[in-house]
Amino acid sequence: MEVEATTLANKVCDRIVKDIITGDIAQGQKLNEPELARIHGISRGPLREAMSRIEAMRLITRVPNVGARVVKLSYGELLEIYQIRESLEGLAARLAAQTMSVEEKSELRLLLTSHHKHILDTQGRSYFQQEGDVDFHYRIVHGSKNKRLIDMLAGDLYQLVRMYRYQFSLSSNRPEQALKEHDQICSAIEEGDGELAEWLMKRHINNARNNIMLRMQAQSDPQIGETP
Amino acid sequence: MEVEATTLANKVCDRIVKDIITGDIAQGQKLNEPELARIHGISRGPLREAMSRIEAMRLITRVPNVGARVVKLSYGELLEIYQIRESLEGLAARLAAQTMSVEEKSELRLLLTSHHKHILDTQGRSYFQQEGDVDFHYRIVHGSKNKRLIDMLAGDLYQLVRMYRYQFSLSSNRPEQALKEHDQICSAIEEGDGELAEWLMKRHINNARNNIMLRMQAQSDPQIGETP
DNA sequence: TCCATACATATTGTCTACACTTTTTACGTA
DNA sequence: TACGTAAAAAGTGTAGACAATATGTATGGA
Repeated sequence: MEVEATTLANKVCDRIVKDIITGDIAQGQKLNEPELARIHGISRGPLREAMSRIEAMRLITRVPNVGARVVKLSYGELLEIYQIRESLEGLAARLAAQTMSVEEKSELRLLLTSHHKHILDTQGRSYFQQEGDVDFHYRIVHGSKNKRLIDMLAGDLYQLVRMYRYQFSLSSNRPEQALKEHDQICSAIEEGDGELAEWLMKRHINNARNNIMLRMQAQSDPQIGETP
Repeated sequence: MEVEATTLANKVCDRIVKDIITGDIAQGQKLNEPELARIHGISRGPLREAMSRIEAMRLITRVPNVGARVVKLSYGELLEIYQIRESLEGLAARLAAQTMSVEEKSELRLLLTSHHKHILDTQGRSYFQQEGDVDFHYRIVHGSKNKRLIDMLAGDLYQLVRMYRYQFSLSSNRPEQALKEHDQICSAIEEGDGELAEWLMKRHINNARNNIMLRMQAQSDPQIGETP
């Protein structure tokens, strides 16, 4: 068994990203280098490399000679992200329909049946639907075979989506409906109908966005920003 | 006049990115840290921070304990990039049509007339059309007001596009046609017709892609990769 | 009381030195 | 000659110290 070679900077980068996504490091919080280095048991050199990467994925913002802060999530930015996802994942679905292998397609279908089973088991109040949703989208994105598209969607953008899900508790409250839409998309992909798959995926993400908007407006004033 | 505060890592990052884009640092070339540090007159600390960021924008790839190499451009990846641009810039055009201010729209129109003049002056063999094209797209992207979209398109992705343009000499050989398409897009934006603007932009980028494909196939075997 | 200035502290930016890994070179053996 | 092994060199990863900048605090004057 080969132990994957890596660096302290890599490991600490992953850990900090995780902490930011889960909210263990709060929005807008200042990142103190000596403190962070001490916490993770490394020196400031590799830590700063890690921070450079985290900055590049736009989870923190840095001001020269001042320091780094975790970004603040906002309602507006969430909508921006969904606009982009609609566009890019639509593309991914079209490409997936054209290029996914038979094996990949049948695995996708299997994934859906397991989701269906899970929803029945949990009577619809499926917490895991959230991760299942990620799974489904993740597979389609990879099925597109477009490396750069995969990097963009499965990389930085999904980290952000996960961050919002964690910190705004955005798990789906309509698992049956989402599953039905997934099923339609899967069928289109199985039939190699790229155009339809794209259209369905866009509508699916648009529905999800509208759903989120409604729920956020319901919370009279969403718990966003305003941490001075 | 305020001198923008910055760090050595930032400055050197920009310089190295530029060198990679122009080809002064060749595709696939190994980056030697002590040598690079000496060239730019800094120590390895800030240099490595710069490299972390350049890695994040996927202009170099790094292997732990081995080193960093400049990525290799490929025909396939160029097509991937154009697929993504078609999707995202289509979105940008739609948003721009909906949100650009009157001033922005008239500036966009002014830009086009100056391009038109320039093409007439240079009898169509417009070298600068290339940069003008970038300008036009750049403005629309910014007109979308979607910050993340702007970051994605005007940031890493355009660096890549510029790299291909430099190293494959991909300046447009159809400036009049491109200008006409720009004009159509501009009109749609002026009228606030987002759907049409999106459709036109997608076709425009698709045309550009087809044009590039033809020219690359013309070069019996494109001067791509194969630098061992 | 309020503001401005100067000092003290904390934090970031950078450099140098050292440890560890990989690659290259030299050598000996089949 | 070809191959494998071991030493040497080069290169990357990390730590700690120093320099430069920003922030906070205290003091003095209006």
